Amino acid sequence: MSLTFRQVYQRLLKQHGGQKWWPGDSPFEIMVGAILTQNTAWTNVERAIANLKAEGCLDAGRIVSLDHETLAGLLRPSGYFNIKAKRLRAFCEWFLQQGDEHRLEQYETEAMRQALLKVHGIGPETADDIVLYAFNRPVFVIDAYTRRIFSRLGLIDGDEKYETLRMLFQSKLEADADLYNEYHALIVMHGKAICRTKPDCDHCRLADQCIYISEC
DNA sequence: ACCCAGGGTCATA
DNA sequence: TATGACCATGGG
Repeated sequence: MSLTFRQVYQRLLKQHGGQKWWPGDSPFEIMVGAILTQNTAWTNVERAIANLKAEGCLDAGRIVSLDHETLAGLLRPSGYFNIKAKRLRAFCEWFLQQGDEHRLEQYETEAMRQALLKVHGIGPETADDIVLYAFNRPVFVIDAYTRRIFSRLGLIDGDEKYETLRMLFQSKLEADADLYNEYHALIVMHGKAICRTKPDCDHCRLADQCIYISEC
């Protein structure tokens, strides 16, 4: 008998404790972080955000006013800095066009997802990071760790389309933004703790973390 | 020296 | 639709 999606959550929570995501002091900082962390270690993102803060540029209007070289320079520690400068600018231009955050708050959840997905450089995971963590809407975020962990648990194949997996998770769990928030954060924490390959290596057997989540 | 990280876009078949 | 190349810094 395999684990239910809720049982996996309970085991992750017991093993790792509450993660209290997203790291960041404001919704806008969360949105910026969501873009900068694409395929990038969070520690590098923190440096780029610190650069923006130090220049007083953690602000859509300020970011748009910077020339490409300056913005890319501030983003440099987060990697892919030329691409991310363009993506962050495109996002900020969209953000400013929406009026203030109060106006964004009025989007229905699915309409907000679709609007974000039209912004150049924002794909499904980044959009859902923003919708869930900056706007507290019940959208389940799927990432590479989700695929790795749940395929090893035998609960998914792992190569399903993004939307297929999002719908699967949301059908197995009640629509609760706090639950989705904590669950995805735990998946990332667990994903970092297990091996990328060799799920049966000695270290992992001892740690009981690669295929199995430790017993309650 | 090598592998990879809290993805997404674009070109090609 | 479905692969593959590309982007780039910093830590293990």
